[in-house]
Amino acid sequence: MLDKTYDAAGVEPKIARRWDDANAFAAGAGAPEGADSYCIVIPPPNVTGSLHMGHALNNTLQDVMIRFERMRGRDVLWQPGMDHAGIATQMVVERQLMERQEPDRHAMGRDKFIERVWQWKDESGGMIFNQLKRLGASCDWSRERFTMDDGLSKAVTKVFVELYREGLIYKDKRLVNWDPELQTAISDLEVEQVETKGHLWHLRYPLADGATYEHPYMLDEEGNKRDWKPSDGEPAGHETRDYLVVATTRPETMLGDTGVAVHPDDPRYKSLVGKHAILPLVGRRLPIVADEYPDPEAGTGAVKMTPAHDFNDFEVGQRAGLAAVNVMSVDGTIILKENKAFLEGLESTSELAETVSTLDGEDRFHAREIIVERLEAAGLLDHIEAHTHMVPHGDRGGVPIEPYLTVQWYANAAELAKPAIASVREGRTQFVPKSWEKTYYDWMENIQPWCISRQLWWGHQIPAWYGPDGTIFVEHSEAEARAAAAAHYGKSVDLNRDEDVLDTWFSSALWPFSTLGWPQETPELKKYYQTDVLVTAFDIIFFWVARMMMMGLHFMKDDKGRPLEPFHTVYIHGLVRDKRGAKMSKSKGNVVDPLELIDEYGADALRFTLSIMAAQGSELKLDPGRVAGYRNFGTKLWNATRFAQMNGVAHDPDFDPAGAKLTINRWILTELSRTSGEITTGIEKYRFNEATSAAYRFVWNLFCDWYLELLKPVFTGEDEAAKAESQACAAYVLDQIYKLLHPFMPFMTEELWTLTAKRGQLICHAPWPVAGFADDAAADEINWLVELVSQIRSARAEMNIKPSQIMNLAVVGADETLAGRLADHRAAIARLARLDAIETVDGPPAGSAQIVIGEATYCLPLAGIVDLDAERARLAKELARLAGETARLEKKLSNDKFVANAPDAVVAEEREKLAEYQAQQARVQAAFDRVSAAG
RNA sequence: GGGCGGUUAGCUCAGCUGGGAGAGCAACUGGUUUACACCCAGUAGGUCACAGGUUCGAUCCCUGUACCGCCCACCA
Repeated sequence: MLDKTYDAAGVEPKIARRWDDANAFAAGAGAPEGADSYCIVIPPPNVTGSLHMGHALNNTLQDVMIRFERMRGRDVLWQPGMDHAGIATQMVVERQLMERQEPDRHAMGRDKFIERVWQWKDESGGMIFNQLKRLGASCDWSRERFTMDDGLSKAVTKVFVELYREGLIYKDKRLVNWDPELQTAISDLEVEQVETKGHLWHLRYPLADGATYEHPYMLDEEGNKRDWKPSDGEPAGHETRDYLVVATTRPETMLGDTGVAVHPDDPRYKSLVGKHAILPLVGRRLPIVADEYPDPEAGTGAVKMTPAHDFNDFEVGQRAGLAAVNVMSVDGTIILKENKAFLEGLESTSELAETVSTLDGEDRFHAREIIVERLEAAGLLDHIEAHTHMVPHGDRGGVPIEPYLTVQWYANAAELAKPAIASVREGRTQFVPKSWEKTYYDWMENIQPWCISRQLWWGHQIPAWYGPDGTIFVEHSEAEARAAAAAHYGKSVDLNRDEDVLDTWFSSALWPFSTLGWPQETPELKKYYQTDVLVTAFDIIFFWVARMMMMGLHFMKDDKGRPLEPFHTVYIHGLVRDKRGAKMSKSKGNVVDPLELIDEYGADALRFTLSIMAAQGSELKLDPGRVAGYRNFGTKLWNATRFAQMNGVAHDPDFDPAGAKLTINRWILTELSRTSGEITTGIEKYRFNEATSAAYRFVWNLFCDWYLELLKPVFTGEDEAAKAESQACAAYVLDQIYKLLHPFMPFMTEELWTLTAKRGQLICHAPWPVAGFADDAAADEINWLVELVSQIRSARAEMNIKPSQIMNLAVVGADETLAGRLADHRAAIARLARLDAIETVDGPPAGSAQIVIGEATYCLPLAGIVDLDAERARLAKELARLAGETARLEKKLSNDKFVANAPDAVVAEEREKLAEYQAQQARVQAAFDRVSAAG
């Protein structure tokens, strides 16, 4: 006999071990020979990561599909693995070194440091896999991959070399997003815009060579001058100025100014184009250039140009031929003293000397203060405006990034994106929900070159070697590079390998084929690529999904040699938020730890909750109370099984649903079939909430609430044949329930499957239920029964009749069919509605509560039990409801336009409804009249 | 600035192809009947954000407004 409640904490590890021992999730386990393949590659968690709610959702949904397809007989592989997470991992190990007061990585040296990271990985990395196992994730754990494995590293090298040779990877000197904290370049995607309260400093740049211009102004209501804009029309007046006012949010970059730009049509500055301004504190002559970029309506219309420290200025500088003067070093400090580009062409003055001596080596933010102070002292600070704007920050380092002029490696993303865009346009890969396709296109169609080099140590070192004269040799190995160099130079030379590593996402982009063995032509690669569905949250569509599309399409081909997408479907699920809708974050302290929920309620309860909440296109607001609710659902199923066992319900291999005779059995088999159809369709269509809800409804509201209750009189009755059939049928239905619930609640269902019979296989390999049983007549009959019992219960409650009060039922207007049904289900009705005698009569007994269902009126004699006023009130309420319904339908049907325009079927349906309501109304009215007469 | 999504019961949300709206939780009333109090039976609760439009008919389609959320973006 089962325990009264299910002990998740005890059962789950036991079941996990059983799966493990049976190697139940190995690729293709349980599948028949030649079965169609089904493959999902896991979004590789960071090696540093631990399971959070997003992982729990993401992997629950994948596991639902994987277990479902495995049971459907597909040859399934859920490919697990981890990402080396370059920056994150390097940071973790560096922090550890610091905490232990060991030498830092620079003191340690590159090789030793990398060795140290591997050591860390072996000792502490990959915690998350055990946590995924606790969640029940049925990955083929024997195939675990790591992006830094030898095999995957070979794939990375091959991809790099080939793309380089095709010209799709190249080196370029341009501005990158530089993280001064981590001292590496990062890609556009790793930049986060953070709203920051700052200032707009308006600076006066004196005009060179004694030039002046007439500056227009407007007057405000109090008669104060303010800046004129072209949209103001006629200016209020002009003043002669020998300086320009420019505005900046970053005064420290002014040291690198090499020009001032104005719009060519701006009337204020037309006369100044071609002249020069003088850069304060430095003394550089700044050409005033015309360019379309400045907006005459914004600020003063004149923009200082710092091509080495601003993306826009860089472009203007290129167009206008302005020099790019870098004034910062890699850590964000100002560098002037040894800075040739800066000093070149400058007149040596005491002002410049002071600038160099006070600012050289200063941190960029401190330099800002010094510069503002000095400008103010010099009378060149026009005014300061409070200004809130978006400041780009590095998403890992957390400090403002610096646009920085360096040489980096780039991938030609625009070219690689073309086929990736076409695949989605032409439907070969589909997003679910479809609305994400627009986001994908918007990004892909405006994609910028992808900066793939990182100035880190932990990662795939770029396979490029430099000869003495700087010639680049991109090869698969150092030996090949040497050979290539020897051929190039005609002798062997010393080579230096590029120090940089690749962006972590470069290797992740290869995940769907590198994990399957590529570049080797493994059987797994052949069988499982193209994979089926990729499951992820929207936040990594750009980082990962788009790049997998690019790389997959570039390197993988189908049998006919056509590019083959890494997956045919991308399912995008929502983010998990706290119950109030806020993003979970450590700093807010609202993080719900999935492992704590698993400890408290079990993995099945958590999975069921996440699945039932996973409606397409919506975010999940997780209230731990819901998890408790679905834990209760598990207990309910557990107890239903317990009840069944008490009543001799046992698996009968010979039970054939088609041969079932009892109406209740044929009814529950009909409902079961309908439900298994709903669950199947729900999972197929990625409507996990619908699949899960259908299971919940069937198990609790049909199977437990009605079927088991209806079986109680059968089990206690005398009809042995009926009993035997029902025992076998109930066992059969329970078996199907376990299977249907298995993708959502794998642990409990495996346990129940094992406990309830000797089985030839694990439930995770058992065949998925097929819908196919339908008996509408049985369904009608039990639906009538349910309606009758519910109505009697409702009437009794409204009349305040105690449950312990057993009543009689007299049925007026019963035809032969109804009389037969009443006889057949007498015991069940009596039990569920707390009745004793049930008889058909010609007229209603005096003083009854009367319930009208269909043709018949069901009377509960009330004499001496309750007052008739309550019954009158009850019937009056019912009459009012019916009157409302009939009035609505009459109005609708008397509308000629409705009758003329609506489809015939709809009109007929509405007529039928009206007739039914009218008949019902008449019967209830008669009942009401009788009570009134009696009272 | 551009884009996407949301607004339905006290709360969290479903509602797919237009034909007078559902669930879970919470609330309230009652309860020990062959499992289950992590339970059972019952009750109440809605101007489907607002304003127009299309339609015989709109929670659903269209337009606009308000509020909320998110993503992207170079405003100095």
